[in-house]
Amino acid sequence: MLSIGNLSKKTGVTVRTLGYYDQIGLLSPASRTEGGHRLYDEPQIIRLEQIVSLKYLGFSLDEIKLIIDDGTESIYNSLEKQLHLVREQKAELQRVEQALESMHHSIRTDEEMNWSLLFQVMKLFQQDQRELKQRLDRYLDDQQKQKMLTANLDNEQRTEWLTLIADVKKHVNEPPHSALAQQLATRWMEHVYSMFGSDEAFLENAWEAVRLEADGAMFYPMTKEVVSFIQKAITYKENHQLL
Amino acid sequence: MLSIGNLSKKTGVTVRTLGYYDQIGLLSPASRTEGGHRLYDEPQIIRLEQIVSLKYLGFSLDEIKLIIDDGTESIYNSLEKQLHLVREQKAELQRVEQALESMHHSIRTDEEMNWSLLFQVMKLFQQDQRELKQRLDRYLDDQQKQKMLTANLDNEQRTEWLTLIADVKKHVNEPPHSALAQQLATRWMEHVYSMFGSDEAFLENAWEAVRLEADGAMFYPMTKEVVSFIQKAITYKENHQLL
DNA sequence: GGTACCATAACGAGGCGTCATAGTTA
DNA sequence: ATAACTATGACGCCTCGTTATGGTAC
Repeated sequence: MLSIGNLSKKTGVTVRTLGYYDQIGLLSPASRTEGGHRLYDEPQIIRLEQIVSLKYLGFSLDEIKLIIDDGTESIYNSLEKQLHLVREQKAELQRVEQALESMHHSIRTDEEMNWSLLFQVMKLFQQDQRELKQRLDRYLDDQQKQKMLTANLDNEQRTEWLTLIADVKKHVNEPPHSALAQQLATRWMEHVYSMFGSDEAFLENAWEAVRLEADGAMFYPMTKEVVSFIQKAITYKENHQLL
Repeated sequence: MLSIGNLSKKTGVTVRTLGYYDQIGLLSPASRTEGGHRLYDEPQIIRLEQIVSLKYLGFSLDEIKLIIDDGTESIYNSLEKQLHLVREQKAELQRVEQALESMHHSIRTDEEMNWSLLFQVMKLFQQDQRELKQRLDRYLDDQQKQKMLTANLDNEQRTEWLTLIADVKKHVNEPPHSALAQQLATRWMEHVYSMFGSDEAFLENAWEAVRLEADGAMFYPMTKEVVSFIQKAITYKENHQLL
């Protein structure tokens, strides 16, 4: 029989929290002393461990109450739902991270911050996840979408990529055949290969998506100027090489 | 000059929220009508876009107030801090996802749920991030830690890995030289190579860490029984092959 | 003068932290 | 009886959603 303070020490859960759990009927003591002090026993310890574990997995206290009292089936379904949720959160965080990196980078390279564009990006991302995926559906199959969304760059690579985009932005008015434009196109293609390999079908579809959606804000910080510049430069390069 | 309702439509920010922002002094209207209705103008729109963008990046309204009114330097530092934070959150979510998968998996394969162990895992993870990293520091250098923490498996691979661990658990009492134990050891090594490649130095250090820390809960769902079993089986396999 | 807008105020939610006051335990 | 613990209660946090009431714009 543990007092509330001892249970707290044993588990790391604060006394206040234990009191709260009793209050909302999530974890009641096994009994009370004459004076009204709470007393906990082994079964309560186990239940508390379950509670804290499920909380760590992201469930709310209400959900936890239902899950624990409903038994195994309920847990199974809940875990699946929660897994989906967590994966979405991860994807969201991934986008946030990229946005942060873009901002960070554009400040460092002395560009003006394009708040308005960033604003559109997050509106697009936040408002309807399904709409976004549907749009990508027009261009890519499931596997390709996965590949595109999980492009896993390390910091250095990502920085280089952002630098490249920034560099392109500075020179969008160069003619496509200029040496500078051709250099940028080369760097671009190298990066794309190093990010996605040489899966031609994928690259074609992905570029199609980028070309047609870049005027929105889906592929921030690529703007349509950037895309169109690269498109022209690469086209020129290919024709040139063929001769 | 936009009324609050029109600003709301234009930006997607609710009227209630705009009212709240005015109330806390984050975004005040340019002026008011005689009747007291709020009127917004271009500068307010820009500021609103900044606010919403920064909110998307994870800043609190208080922080946003400071950041916007403080200018570029402040933004730069804040972005860096926020980036660190987001990365930690990502790592945390990664662990949560793995824990969820383990639970999900162990229910499906009819194991009993080891709540107590999961409980220890999350206590370890939650209470002090630095302590965890410090512990890993004993075994791995920075690059190796990174590699270990970001082991990027797809779903299928991860499921197989969990299945393997579950299988090992079922047979921890087999003698290391048995055919079954040897099979498991082979599967184990194959998985390890497919996860981390054949960087011998890394593998050695990582295995050292796993061996010495598995009795804690750091590498859940690997338990010390699992690790010790695999250790013996692999040792036997290697000696055997040398003959 | 009707109808869509708007202002202001108040409650609520989640999961406790943080006092404050008074009673209990060893 | 003293020190350490405990019970209960209430406010606060953060960012709004959600009524409710009554005044404004066109």
